[in-house]
Amino acid sequence: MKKNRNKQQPDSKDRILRAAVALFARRGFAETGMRELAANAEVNLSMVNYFFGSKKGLLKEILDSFFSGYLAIAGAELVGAGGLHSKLERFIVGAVRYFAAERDSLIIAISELPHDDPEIVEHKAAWAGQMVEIVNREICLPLAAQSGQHIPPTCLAPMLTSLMASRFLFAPLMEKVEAGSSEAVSMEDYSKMLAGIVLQGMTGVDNKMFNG
Amino acid sequence: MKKNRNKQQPDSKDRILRAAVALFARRGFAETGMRELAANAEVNLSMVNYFFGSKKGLLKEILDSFFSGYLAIAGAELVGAGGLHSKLERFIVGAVRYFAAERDSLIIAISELPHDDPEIVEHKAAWAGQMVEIVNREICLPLAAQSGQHIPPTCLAPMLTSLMASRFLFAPLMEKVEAGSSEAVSMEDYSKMLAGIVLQGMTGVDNKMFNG
DNA sequence: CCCTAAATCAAACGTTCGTTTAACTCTATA
DNA sequence: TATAGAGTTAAACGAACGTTTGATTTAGGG
Repeated sequence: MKKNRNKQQPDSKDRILRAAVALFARRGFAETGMRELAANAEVNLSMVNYFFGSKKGLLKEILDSFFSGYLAIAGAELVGAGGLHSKLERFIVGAVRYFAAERDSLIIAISELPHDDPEIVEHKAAWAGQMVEIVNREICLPLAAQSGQHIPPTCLAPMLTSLMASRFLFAPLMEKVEAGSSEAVSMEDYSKMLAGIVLQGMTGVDNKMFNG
Repeated sequence: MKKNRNKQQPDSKDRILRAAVALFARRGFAETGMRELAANAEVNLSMVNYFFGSKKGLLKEILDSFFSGYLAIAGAELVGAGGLHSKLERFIVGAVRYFAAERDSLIIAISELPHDDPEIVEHKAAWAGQMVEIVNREICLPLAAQSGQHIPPTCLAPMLTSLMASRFLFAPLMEKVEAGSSEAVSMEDYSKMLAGIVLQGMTGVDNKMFNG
């Protein structure tokens, strides 16, 4: 029946998925046509509907894969024992590494975030709800208990996500502004910079001279 | 000739612009059809091409208007005398207020940011280049001189923009997660919160207990 | 060796897309 | 009042869209 899948072609479904992620990120989901996608994936036009049911089904699979990976990192780095600072720093390092590896999927996810397609929005809301829950339990509540700072998780989760994503979202544009700028800072330094800002502010904790 | 424009209709061009901003933000640019737009604006289909030349011309006008407003705020609040802290705080307050007033345009701008449409990307790059220049001169260079922190402007400008935009980008989604959450924090408190994090970190400057 | 089912293919489906055309209405000026 | 031109309209253009169909190929299990 459907035992081993190592058929003749090195998996057309994977080639479609890979081409779709690249095209949706660079040209946009709606701007990308099925024929253009099939040509880039080097498969027949019908294969996309054959494997994914529809164009939106393909998008849903891409988004689900990305969100589940993001949520897994939040669960791994934020949940459990450890101080708030170290947990947050580990989460930022892990999430930035994940965003870098899946930067095209990240771009697709952020670009499609605000749109209210009823087929897609429920998938996104389900993942976002779980993320908000983790952020609330592991960051917001401890933060309020320790510092008296009350930041709603529906505010903090978007802030952290957007902050970490900014580099990858703006990279195509910043390359036009200054060629090579998107690789000017290593991913490690970028993570450290973000963690430093989130935890200690832009001027750093040991340099809080007030110039205002 | 073209002296006073108070013709019979209360400005079809404005109605198109308004409907386009709302539709592009909620359904996406490519997903929005000209007929759907014309119907929402209550104008004839041909009027869009009559006033804006093409669908992309309409998008360019929306983006240019938004970016020029954003740049004007950066110029007004960041350029000139004053300490780094107070300038940054004023910029955040002004930009957040602008984002709130033009949240639909903000969503359109961010959603279309990573896409590489050659007609659009040069407009975006021109505005982004000016913003990077201001951020470099007014934030990055003073910051390096005072704190020794070297953050490239091509990194910091996206970070600040994404951070301030996060609330509005995620608002449609967070409303599905928790109804009313997008208005849980007032715009003033949101600005203060952002300024506090950027300047002093999440736990606040007078509460830097280390829990890691 | 046949048979079943997954995979692939070319072709066409009906629809919707952005844009254009040409005629018409209205208003302000000369 | 005649006229020029901006505003508005209905209708149609060809192209591209996502999807479906039916035939054909391929490979493994009986």
